[in-house]
Amino acid sequence: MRISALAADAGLPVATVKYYLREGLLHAGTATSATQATYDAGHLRRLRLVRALLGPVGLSVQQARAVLQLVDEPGDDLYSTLGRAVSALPPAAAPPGDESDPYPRARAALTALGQVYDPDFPAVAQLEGALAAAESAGMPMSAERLAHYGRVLSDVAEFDLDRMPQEPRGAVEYTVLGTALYEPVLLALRRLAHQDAALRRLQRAE
Amino acid sequence: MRISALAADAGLPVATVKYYLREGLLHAGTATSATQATYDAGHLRRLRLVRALLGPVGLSVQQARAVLQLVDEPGDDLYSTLGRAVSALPPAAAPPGDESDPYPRARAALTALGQVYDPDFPAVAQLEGALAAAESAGMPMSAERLAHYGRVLSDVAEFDLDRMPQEPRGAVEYTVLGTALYEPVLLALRRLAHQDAALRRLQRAE
DNA sequence: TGTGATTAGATAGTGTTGCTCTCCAATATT
DNA sequence: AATATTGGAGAGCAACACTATCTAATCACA
Repeated sequence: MRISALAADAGLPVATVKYYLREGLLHAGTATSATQATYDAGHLRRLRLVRALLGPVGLSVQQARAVLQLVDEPGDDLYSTLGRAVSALPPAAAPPGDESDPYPRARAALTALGQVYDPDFPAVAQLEGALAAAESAGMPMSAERLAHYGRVLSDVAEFDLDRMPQEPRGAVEYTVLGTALYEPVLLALRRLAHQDAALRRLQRAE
Repeated sequence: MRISALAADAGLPVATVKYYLREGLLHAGTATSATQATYDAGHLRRLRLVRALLGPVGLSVQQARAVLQLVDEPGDDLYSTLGRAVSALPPAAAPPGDESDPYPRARAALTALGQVYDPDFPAVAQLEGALAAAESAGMPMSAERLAHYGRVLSDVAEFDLDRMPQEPRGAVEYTVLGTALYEPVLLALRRLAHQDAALRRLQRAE
């Protein structure tokens, strides 16, 4: 399969596929000569993944590259690999600032939830940023709401972990891609659940 | 309060505040002469909201303008106002395509969840896009996972609706800003819940 | 064996976005 | 009177995700 066929199968211009090659989102084909290379089904699959990450998931090329690199070569430490992958996903977190307590809102929230608080984990910074944004916009998260959300999402996490593959490689792919790909689903479902619940209440009131 | 004081309080360059004025994200101050206007605490609050939407929430200027306009002047129909607000929030949904069944994955999912399926509601298109992306990336959502997520998010929706203000204006603001501001929190909590659950399992195994 | 199409690889160009800078005359402030 | 600030408008800028162009090598077919 040559590059034009690959591009056609993926529904992309050849120039774009070349761009992804240059940017390291797609591994090179096997060269058959100085000006020819062939691509296989793996390249097509990867291309679809790249499009999903750049499109619906909303990653930038940089972020997508970071995520894909981790999936391709997870480190020895599964735990920190997952951490690094999460930090590559938006929303970008603000840098810590070197106070003694860089993430007070996140620390308070996690402590209240009875979860570990590890300031090195990137999602902590994301949580802090999100809580600070809500607060400065005049809609702070109440402790009650935080507790409820936390409980519900622990439930989701247990469900997901029950279905995580055993071998490290598969586990990384499952967690990283699952986070990237399923989060948009989660948000859409939240919005639809609101819509559905609102509709039900409206009908009940009639 | 003049523009330089406003900008200083918000921690922004004056040029940026002017830019937001031009873009319609911030309403003009009350003019006191041809070259002077004064701003009040409302402008500062709005500025903080704008920064939250453009930063952590990740909206573009266009999207933020759309959201803010709806909060400022909600239509008569609360229901459709909320719909329009949601469609202004990312992820952007693909246009329907004029087949008979434009959102097959979303329809199947919602039917299975026992929720209303209204193809005119923008979050349906978002759900379809997210499901299609997961599928084409090689990690389709199983019916089981969909059912579980759906159940959990209905729970969130009930919680949120129980706390929705009565009057229409407040309800719009609560729902629109709540969606924009709380979704990043939700995602961060999901990631942290995964981390926490993984850690617990690791410890249990030792 | 020629002849036109295709390719890898490199470089440059494009349109959009979110600011940022500069300039101006009019007004404030000191 | 001298200096600073403002509103308003326009241009400039860096980053981003492509997209287009070019070149020499190679291929595929007649």
